Amino acid sequence: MSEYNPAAIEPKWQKYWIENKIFKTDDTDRSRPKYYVLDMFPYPSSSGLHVGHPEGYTATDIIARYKRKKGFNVLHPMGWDAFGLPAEQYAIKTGTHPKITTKENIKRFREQLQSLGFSYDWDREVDTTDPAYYKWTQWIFLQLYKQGLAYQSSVAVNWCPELGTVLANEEVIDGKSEVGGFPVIRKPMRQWMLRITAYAERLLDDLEEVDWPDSIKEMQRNWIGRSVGADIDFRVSGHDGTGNQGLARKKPDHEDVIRVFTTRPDTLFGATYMVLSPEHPLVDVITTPEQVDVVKAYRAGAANKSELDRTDLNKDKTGVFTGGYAVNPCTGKDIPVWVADYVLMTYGTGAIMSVPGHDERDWEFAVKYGLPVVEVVKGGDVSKAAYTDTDDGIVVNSANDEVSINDLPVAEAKVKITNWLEKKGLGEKTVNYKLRDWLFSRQRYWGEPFPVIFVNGEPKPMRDEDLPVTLPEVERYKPSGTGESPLATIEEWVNTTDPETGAPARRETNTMPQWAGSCWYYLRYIDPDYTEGPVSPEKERYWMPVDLYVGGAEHAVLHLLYARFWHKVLYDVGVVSTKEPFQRLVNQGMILGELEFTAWKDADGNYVPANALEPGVEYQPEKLSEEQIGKKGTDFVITGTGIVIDARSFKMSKSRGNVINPDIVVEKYGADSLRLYEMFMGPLEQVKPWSMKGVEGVYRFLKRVWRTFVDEETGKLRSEIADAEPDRDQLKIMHETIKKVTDDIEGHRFNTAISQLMIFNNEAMKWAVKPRGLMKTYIRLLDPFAPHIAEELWEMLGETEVLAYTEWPAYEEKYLQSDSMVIAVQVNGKLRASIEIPSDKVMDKEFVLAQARGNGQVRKYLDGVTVVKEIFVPGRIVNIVVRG
RNA sequence: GCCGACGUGGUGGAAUGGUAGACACGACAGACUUAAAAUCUGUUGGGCCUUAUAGCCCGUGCCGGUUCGAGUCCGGCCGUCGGUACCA
Repeated sequence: MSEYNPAAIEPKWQKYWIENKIFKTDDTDRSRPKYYVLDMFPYPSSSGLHVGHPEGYTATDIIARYKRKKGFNVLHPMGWDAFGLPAEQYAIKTGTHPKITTKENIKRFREQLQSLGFSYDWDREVDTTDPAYYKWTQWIFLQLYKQGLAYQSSVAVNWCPELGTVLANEEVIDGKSEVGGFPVIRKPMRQWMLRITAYAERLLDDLEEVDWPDSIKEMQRNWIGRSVGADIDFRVSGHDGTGNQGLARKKPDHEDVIRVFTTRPDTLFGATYMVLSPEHPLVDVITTPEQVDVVKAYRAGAANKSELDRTDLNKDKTGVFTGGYAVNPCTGKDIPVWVADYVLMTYGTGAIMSVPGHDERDWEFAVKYGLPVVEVVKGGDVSKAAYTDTDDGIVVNSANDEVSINDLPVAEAKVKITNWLEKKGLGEKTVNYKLRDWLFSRQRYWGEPFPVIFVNGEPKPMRDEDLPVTLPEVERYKPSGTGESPLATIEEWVNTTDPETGAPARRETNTMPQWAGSCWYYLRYIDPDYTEGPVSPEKERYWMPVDLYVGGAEHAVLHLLYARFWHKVLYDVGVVSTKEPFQRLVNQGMILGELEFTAWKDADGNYVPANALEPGVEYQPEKLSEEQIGKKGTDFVITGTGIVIDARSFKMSKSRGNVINPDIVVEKYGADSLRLYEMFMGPLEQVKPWSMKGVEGVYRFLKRVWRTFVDEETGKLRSEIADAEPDRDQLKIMHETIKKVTDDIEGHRFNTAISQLMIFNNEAMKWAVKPRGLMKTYIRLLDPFAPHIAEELWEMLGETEVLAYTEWPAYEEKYLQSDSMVIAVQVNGKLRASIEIPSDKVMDKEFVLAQARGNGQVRKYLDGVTVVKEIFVPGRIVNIVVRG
């Protein structure tokens, strides 16, 4: 071999690593520190790996290879999140069992990942669809059940007739299904729910303990949505209010009392009407006979609204008067009770007190329906808009015989009025969360069956020894049409007996959502063959928590919140020893398609500048090539015309045709080039556009590295590589490179680490004598990034031990020094000269300043002026401040 | 609307408050070649001036501030992207 030929060396080393189990984790060694570096495992889709996958996977692989060299016992596994809708939809279309499709897809994914040279311990592969795996998913569900955290509920869920299934909120986008874009309506069904709300406070508090990006923590906080306020009871007018004393506190749906939640108890005196959600049980009690028809019609309308309609109607609030009144506990006045669907039954108590003076929604509604607006916080003009400032506002018009909160700032007023309410038994301080319980069942075939049977219609959890409950073989995968899963149609599976008593029983036909398997897979990697539980306690204690978790930001909220929830439950039942599963989290940025240039044409075929497009008008896009465009100011234009065009990158998608297949890249440039390019593109966390030219750039770099070591004429190691003593300059750049690459890997700045590897090679290419020791050090630095070429060159250097476990080089400070340093000289902050100072003098302020003043360029600026001040930054810069 | 991230050459991007543009792509010029590819060498933010590869001015979305010194810190705008949305 003479030229750099990745197609030859990459398969060779991949085979070697796998056959010799080079990256198998030693699970008997407890003497070394551990490092658990985890990727978000992929859903093995039929379309194969996407260039987005290897981005995070390369980053973690670099870390894993680096940590091994640093002496850590590294756990770096991979597996498959293989339940999911696409396999089931394919089965419906073709009749192919999802198991078969899944198996094929996994095989393809595994081959693709192995062709990229990732250093996974393949003996720890997990597959969420494997009964040996989902046995423990079911077991964990039973723990939740036993903790009272799983319950059934009939809830109005997102029913999608086209998909024949119920969707979670997160699968509905703008009132349409995320998959396929079909309409979604609301339909009540029996569902399993998980009481994640019981863990809301801990999920919020423990974010303090993890090393995650602030933005992700903030997103989780917003999702949990903690708000502090008060529950307040309003007596229904015309009722005697017996329920208003003490008893009502425990019975919020007492028929005499409307309980509301508010974050603004300070505005209670300004509550001029109330609103119940259409689903609120008290609507029937309160509605007067005259209003029954109109209320009934309104509720029916609200119930039939799809999510899309609800979104559309956001701008225009609607509601009807019930005819009933309630009593404002502060003013003692009767206020009307309305029904409106801008109040949600699923948040707070499903009822609100309306303070139109100080809440925008209430203001809008009050103006529309002619309800009174009262000012109780001074600072705005409530006849024009609601005044919602809580920092500067001062409470007014808020006193009765017993209490006054007038003249207090909002925060103090809240405390005082809440205390008064508590004393009177009319209300209390409360905390509410936006977070809802987790809808945990799907009407699908391809998911984990619930380990639950129904005996005489009552749910009964199965015993541990009866797990797993496996999926039956079926003939057809079509939804039953009733909304139940296809499992409901398989009589011989559904009808069973209670293994404990032999009594006839029916199986649960719902299956678990895809999130289930991914909630705990990181534990199974630790001990994939353990049969006594999800993971053995000893190994769990050694390996947990995950030290570094890398994946896409699209999982910032849901997957990470669900997994944290399960982990805390497992912590409570003693299965795991850490409160949080993922100590450090990094989100890789999305990789976009190549930059595209688009010009726009109107109906007549004339170009319209991109900055003059009018909304609502249809334009024809025209894709332009790079030769057709120029730059004018900050805009891109069609060459010679001044017509502004759009220049941007788009998310890769099949429909746009800008998807890059990693196989093609590997075939043409090799896995090392793909890995290197994905890291060289820019910071890991950032969104970045793909560029094939960029791939060629790193490919050329690897070719140059090859030629630094290999004589292409002979195919042998270059004769310049010799057992010679390195000179001072060589040592300097070597140690600079060690320092930079080490620091940058630790800081996940892979792009600048690679840039330093390039700088070293550019230098080393010029050396007439290349000291063998330095060249070997360089290979060890290159190895985490481009392991195949590194391994090959390592072998050519005569080494027999595999590179993976060689020691990471250390730099020495003394080699970083040079004889002299260049110091910048500024006058009044402007650079005027650069002077060279011997290294042993750079700390000598007087010497350096004297040199600076004496410099010919500098002197010009010192003539005839007064030196006011001299700034001296050792080794960096001097700044002479002058006046005159 | 709210929350978050980000605005630096033709492009991707570098830059502990201390010489803006490292490294790479592209482009241009040259070498090698019958030619092309590959490879190598040089130039490459804009402008002024010059024999000069000496020097000068401008320049990190816009406006202002702090500082001897700001891409970096602070305040206010504008724009792009992501998340979220009647959450009381």
